[in-house]
Amino acid sequence: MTLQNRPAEEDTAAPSKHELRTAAMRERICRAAMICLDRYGYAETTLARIQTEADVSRGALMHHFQGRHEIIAATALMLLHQSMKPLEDRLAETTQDPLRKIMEEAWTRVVDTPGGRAMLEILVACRTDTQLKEALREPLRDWDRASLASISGVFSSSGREGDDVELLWSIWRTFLRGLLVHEHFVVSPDYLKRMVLRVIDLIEPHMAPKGPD
Amino acid sequence: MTLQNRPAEEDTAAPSKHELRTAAMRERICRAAMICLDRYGYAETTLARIQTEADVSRGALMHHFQGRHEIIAATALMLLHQSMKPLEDRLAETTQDPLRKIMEEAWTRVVDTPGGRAMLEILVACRTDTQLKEALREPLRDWDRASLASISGVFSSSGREGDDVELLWSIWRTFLRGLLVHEHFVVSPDYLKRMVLRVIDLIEPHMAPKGPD
DNA sequence: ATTTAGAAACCATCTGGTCGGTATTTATTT
DNA sequence: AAATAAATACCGACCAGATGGTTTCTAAAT
Repeated sequence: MTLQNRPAEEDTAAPSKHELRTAAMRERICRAAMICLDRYGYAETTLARIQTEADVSRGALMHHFQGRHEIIAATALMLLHQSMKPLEDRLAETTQDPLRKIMEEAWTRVVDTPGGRAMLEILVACRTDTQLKEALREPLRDWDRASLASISGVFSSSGREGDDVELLWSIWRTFLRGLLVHEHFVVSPDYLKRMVLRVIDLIEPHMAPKGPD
Repeated sequence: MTLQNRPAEEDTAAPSKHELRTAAMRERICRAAMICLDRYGYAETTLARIQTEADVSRGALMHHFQGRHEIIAATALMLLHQSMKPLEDRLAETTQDPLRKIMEEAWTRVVDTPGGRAMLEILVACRTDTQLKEALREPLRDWDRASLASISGVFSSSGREGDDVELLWSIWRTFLRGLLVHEHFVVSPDYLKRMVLRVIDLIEPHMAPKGPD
């Protein structure tokens, strides 16, 4: 199910050549799928295209995955996994970045990227594909929790009670996802930038950096 | 091109039986396409399904449209046209609704509807389908203008200069579109409602109802 | 020696789209 | 007004190509 290990084994066991090849191939295929999703959209992301993009045979594709939907699901998991890094890196830095910068980078480094756009395609597909939706429900929930935990570990609500920071961050992410949809029809890149900055202006005052606990 | 009249004739000319039949059939097909887009998604909205949903023959489909992409484009135009009514109705009411209510209804009566969801599918498809994107660019720009004009006719910026009202309304729409994507993975309907209300809380204070000019 | 990885030919099904034909409405002629 | 001609609307069989998936076979790792 996961991207790496099929049988649950010890972590320390040196990975065999087979395991290394397998992991590399699976990632290669998923990366190709991501590129296709971004470039051609969900409907046109066919096995043939993934094959071409990854430069592998049909046999390799079907050997490592049971079918198209498994490739998509695995790609989603890979993207989810990858998208955690940038945020955590930012938050972990000793010289703490200001919230504005973190928010801007959520757009430029996570959402408005090939991976972010591929994820949009997958999320929209989930709307009408119960199988895919079911496969991603739990991973997405975990990802959501982890990401909100990261944020609320560093920022705290200023003014409102309880989980306002989480709420605001969910809102921010949701807005960015919508921006990805509207992006191409916004009158100009400049106006798009204004939208981003305006929302930051709306949200930022309600989140205060935590002192070192 | 438009949904109604092929040759530009006088409005008062009594529509012939042919014209009536055509208009009815085209709308029937587009409505079926909308339902399919909502229910099955863009990738699975095939001619066969549209055919079944509309309960018409393949011949009828191809007689009124040049192909699948024309049906999608026409459906988008229909949806765009329809989606203007609710907002204008709200704004035109003598007893002016409070902004909160107008905003909430933009979600419940426009975006989170079969038409709104179908529109999401189309907008996302536009991302990777240049033909479709080109066909919708201008109509969408007009729609955008009209919708922003409606809003700024009734509300004005409180505190900021210039077109802040338009900016905020664009942001609101963008957020709602993102909500449509995330909807299925938000932990609970209650939390979703909280997100909506929280954004309203963020935006509303910056828009003041205009007095009667 | 046995399992795993991968190549490539092959296939059933579905896809968008075409085509010839018929019924109905409109235009023209008588 | 009647007859006829010409469009228009619609039907459903048909098709070439693409799609997801299978199978058979070889190479490599264990």
